[in-house]
Amino acid sequence: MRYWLFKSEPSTWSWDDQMEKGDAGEEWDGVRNYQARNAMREMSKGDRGFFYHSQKEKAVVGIVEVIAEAHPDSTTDDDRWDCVDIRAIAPFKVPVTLDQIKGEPTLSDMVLVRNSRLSVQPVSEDEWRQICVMGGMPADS
DNA sequence: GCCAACGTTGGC
DNA sequence: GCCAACGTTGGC
Repeated sequence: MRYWLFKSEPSTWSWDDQMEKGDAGEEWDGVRNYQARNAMREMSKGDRGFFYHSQKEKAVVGIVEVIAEAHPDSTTDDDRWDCVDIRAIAPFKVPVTLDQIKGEPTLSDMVLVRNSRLSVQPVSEDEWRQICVMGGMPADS
């Protein structure tokens, strides 16, 4: 299993919106960036991801699961763009802020820190476990 | 609201 | 194929 991070502006698509979709989940559509798309093409069903709120909040707020592998993005006819489907698994007990992440030397190589503009990105297993714990969740969430 | 960083586009 | 111009993202 691999780990990922999905970034969204809460005003466009929030964790609450994602939770409302329940187990049926929702397409992670609208991505128009090759690096982010390539990350989604590498995902397997069952992979886990962090749900991150950008802009005002700047925090990891929950855990999602990939429930459908890359397929054409239904919001465009342009066949360059694919997306996966994800469902919410559990909210963090406490959100883990970007400031906290930047304050941890062991997390300084995270893509979130290194390339803040990339909206879909890989997370290493070590990073995953550490941030889960910081969010009040089991390390093997 | 500003601006740095970065990705994309299009002219040459 | 290079690179200048432009647009967008997201942290501050």
